[in-house]
Amino acid sequence: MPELPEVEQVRKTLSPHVVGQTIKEVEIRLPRLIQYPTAEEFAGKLKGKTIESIERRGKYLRLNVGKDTYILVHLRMTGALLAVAKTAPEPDYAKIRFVLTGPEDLWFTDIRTFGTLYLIDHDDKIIEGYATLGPEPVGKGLTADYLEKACLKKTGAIKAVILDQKIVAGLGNIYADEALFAAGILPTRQANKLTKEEYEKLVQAMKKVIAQGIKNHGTTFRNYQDADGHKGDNVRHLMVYGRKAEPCKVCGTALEQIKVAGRGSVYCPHCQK
DNA sequence: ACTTCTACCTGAGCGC
DNA sequence: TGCGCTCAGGTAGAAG
Repeated sequence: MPELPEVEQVRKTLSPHVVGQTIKEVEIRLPRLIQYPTAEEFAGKLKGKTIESIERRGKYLRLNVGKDTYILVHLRMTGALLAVAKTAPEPDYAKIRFVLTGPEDLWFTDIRTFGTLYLIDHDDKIIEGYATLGPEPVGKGLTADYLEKACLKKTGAIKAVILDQKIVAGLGNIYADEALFAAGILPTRQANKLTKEEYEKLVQAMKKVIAQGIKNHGTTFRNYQDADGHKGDNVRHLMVYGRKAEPCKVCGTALEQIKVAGRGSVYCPHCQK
């Protein structure tokens, strides 16, 4: 499931294949994935446009195709962007094909078809989820003071807060569980009742697990692959996610799984307080 | 204005 | 072998 490190890895691996390429045609096999404008307009307006650069913000990819014109892509759970040689067989679960001028085409594939694509032209449409993103975890915006203020009125679980993209951009279930373990904080703790020291620890932990995920080319748990079709290495560094009932790598206690904020959450009952 | 729940989907893994 | 069930989870939007 692509979270920030996986999306960043896609950005890095995709860029050399498609930046500078011009879109000759867009073939849309599942129109509902195009959230804005209509599938016809999306394909029509992109014809002849050149992909100038790719940026990432939170879990969104932004493919710039002109001044203030860009394709916004959210991979959700199983979406992928792949650069594939025109001579090679088409990828599994192919949903959208961007026919490029070069020897490869850009494919959007998706097993569960939750992915979303938009074509934004001079702010003609505000994408709420994109416009309201909080600070990047690896960056100056995320500080202990900031997190403490954001939690001031939050009486729900701390895990729900760090999963909220408006508060911090890019964490999903895997990195949220990993950050809470690294900080020694239970996912169920009431968000506004952490100590100053715990906000500090949690901020440092979020930065650490995200940076480590990026360094290891992302975490492949089930389906995630980068633009070259490669899986991420970070799964072997996971301390808790996907390790229910296995021994804690620090203290040996059996890890437990509960539901917090509607998500499966694995934690160490000994290391996390 | 907050929190929690549900819908959206398909494939993997399980018990029978 | 194959059926039916549960689970996986990011986000929008509904419900509480």
